[in-house]
Amino acid sequence: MNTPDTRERLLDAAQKLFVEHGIDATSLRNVTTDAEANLASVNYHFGSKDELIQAVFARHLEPLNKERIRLLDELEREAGDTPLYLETTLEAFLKPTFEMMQNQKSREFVCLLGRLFTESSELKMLIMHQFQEVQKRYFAALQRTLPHLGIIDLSWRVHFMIGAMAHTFAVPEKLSIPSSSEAYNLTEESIMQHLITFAAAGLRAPVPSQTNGDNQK
Amino acid sequence: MNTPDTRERLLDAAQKLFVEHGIDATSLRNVTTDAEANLASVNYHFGSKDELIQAVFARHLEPLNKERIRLLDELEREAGDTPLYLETTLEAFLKPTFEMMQNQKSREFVCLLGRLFTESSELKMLIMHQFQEVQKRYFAALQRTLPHLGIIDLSWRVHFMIGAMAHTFAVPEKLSIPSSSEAYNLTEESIMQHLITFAAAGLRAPVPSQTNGDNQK
DNA sequence: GTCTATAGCATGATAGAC
DNA sequence: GTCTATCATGCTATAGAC
Repeated sequence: MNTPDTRERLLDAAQKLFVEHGIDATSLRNVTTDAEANLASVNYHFGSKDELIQAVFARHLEPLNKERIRLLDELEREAGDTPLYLETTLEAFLKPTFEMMQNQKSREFVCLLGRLFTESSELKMLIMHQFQEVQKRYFAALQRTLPHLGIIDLSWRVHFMIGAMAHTFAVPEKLSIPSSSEAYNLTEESIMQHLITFAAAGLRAPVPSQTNGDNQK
Repeated sequence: MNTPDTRERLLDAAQKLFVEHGIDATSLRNVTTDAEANLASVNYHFGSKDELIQAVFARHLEPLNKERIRLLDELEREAGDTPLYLETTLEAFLKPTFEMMQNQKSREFVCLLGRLFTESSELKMLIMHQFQEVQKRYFAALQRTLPHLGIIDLSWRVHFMIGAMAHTFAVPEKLSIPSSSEAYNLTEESIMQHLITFAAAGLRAPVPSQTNGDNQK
């Protein structure tokens, strides 16, 4: 059927408008108009704008993170006691999101997710705790794969990788490209491979001999 | 004197509140209250909220990009015809921003800048064209340093590096750190070195043998 | 569950005295 | 340049008919 539940239509409209204009700049009027629903429907179905926002995230975030955990479980079961191959770990982490980008609607969500990091801290905090397990598990896996890296080095490198990933999700246009109109439409799979190559090299980089005396306070 | 121009106080207040709560969520009332100025003063000094926003960016962005160009000019003059060393180029690009982070007020600006990428497209477009020259110059320098990389590979890798940088600027708390309270307060200089190590390795990574047939449409 | 109507408030902007 | 007062608009949320 081409007209899903009002509830679903509201979520779709909200997600689309959040990506287009930002969360704050999107009013309930915009949402209900776009969803061809009544102004009061948001409050009926979700209670408030805040709860609508959370519902938009909750809808896709839980399955996404479950899948990331599932893939890591599988890899670790296969590998037994040996540490995972770096690229394999990164692929398990990234693949679920890049697969979401195949579908238009969940692609919007990935974009929204990429922007979450720079949202107002109240919202960010609320959503971020859903990443706790994923973060803990993957960080531990990376520690086993890169045992020579101290926790500070690894933390920063993971931070940088998250940044590269979030930016790739959040910014669809490639600003860094000088000439404008060429065939830059790589497949998602190929973009993911580029990102894995970049991040794996960054994570594996040798630690510079002397990292200033400001670690270990 | 400890009370600068109203104009300056408005810019300071706006910048601070933009970082704290986001641009959209900050009202002119918030700004004028924080600046201990009159509600009408924003419209007197800037004409509108939009122009205030642009002024906040313009104040620091122009000197920042001028400095990036100046450093690159200097390096290229010294190097003559030989391509620059990768780490040196990255440092010239990053140093001006990391130096801004030493001072509290311009640190706020750097944070705002990191978030610019994920702002609503109208504002982004408006500010982004100020980066054109910096982008063009540094991209060309990187091409000379990494001649073996095709333009597509280099573009993506630069994209990832920009993401890592923006995330580092925009997200002060390090989310990726598992244990919470340790001495993670590295100096700006040291953080920059971590980022340079990561990005340089990512940029230098060997190109995987076969990058799927989807380039060259 | 859906709709209209509206309360209650905050917003950006401006007019006009000083 | 600074202030007060105010306008018109848009917002979230709710009450109550259907």
